[in-house]
Amino acid sequence: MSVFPQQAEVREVFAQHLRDNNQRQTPERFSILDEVYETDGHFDAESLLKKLVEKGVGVSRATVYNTLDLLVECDLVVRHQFGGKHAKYERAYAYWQHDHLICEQCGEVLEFCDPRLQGVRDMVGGIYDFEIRRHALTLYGLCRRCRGR
Amino acid sequence: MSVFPQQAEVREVFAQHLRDNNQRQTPERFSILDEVYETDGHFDAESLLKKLVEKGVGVSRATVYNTLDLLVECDLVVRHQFGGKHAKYERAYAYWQHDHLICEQCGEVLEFCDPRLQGVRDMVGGIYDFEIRRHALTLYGLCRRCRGR
DNA sequence: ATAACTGCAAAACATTTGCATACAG
DNA sequence: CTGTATGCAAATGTTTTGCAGTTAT
Repeated sequence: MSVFPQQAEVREVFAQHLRDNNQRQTPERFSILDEVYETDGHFDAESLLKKLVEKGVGVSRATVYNTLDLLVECDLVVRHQFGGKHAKYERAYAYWQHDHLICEQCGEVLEFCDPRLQGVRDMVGGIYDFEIRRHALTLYGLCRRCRGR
Repeated sequence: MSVFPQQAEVREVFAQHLRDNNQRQTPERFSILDEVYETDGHFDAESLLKKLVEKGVGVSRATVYNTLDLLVECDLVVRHQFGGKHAKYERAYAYWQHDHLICEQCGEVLEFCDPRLQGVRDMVGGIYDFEIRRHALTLYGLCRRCRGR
């Protein structure tokens, strides 16, 4: 019965979203939410399923994918499509908006935040008359170690 | 026998890359290169294959994927992993470095360029001691038309 | 010659779907 | 009760792979 800071808050956000869309509050969905919020950093659907199964929480792959979609809808989770073929997810509530820096050699992922991005969003949105809702910036390069060898 | 501006230049870049890596200059590879450079905007592997087959150029799916990888390696093509599950490609030689603005409702894709990105690359690369080689910025939002309804 | 490339079809992979059963509201 | 959600396994769609035959160098 593990708990994390803000568990109640996050559960309430999810519950509200489900109520708003006439969807059920099932135990599976909350188990998945909890597991996501106990996870630091990026994860993929398969490893999330694996951890749940190992803990003895009976959920199926279909339910994991379905629930991740719901969590993305209500902004409790963000989905990233870095380079590979499978999506990565990350919890998003009360977590700073950030971008990513990836080493193409060793795969290390770092996070950063640059205020100029807000300026870019505002300006580009203004020019093309778009209402910008989110963005994804990923910088690819070589870290110090990999550059060494 | 269609030709596009810079065909000779682009073919030579590819030929050089193949020579450098002891790889063969096959007619299939150059047919694919030509087709890529006759295509404006984004495309995926399957539609490229379809166009080649329709033109009577005998290439297989495997060869299309293999060749696209080679073209990405020598920077003649960039691969994008927007939202969906399949990769999009785009020719890159003598084409401005740009980023993308996508309407989440209708899927429209616009291109833009903001010089501040260079500042972000330089600063973040400096702070984390990374040699930044490329970046991908995508802004998601609602275009004027979709916002209207 | 001979190592690399091609085409084909099968395999692999993440993700989605169909359907019978279970359960939240 | 009743419509949704679940679990399972089969289906999907994209990309990769193995192999026998072909070809550039």
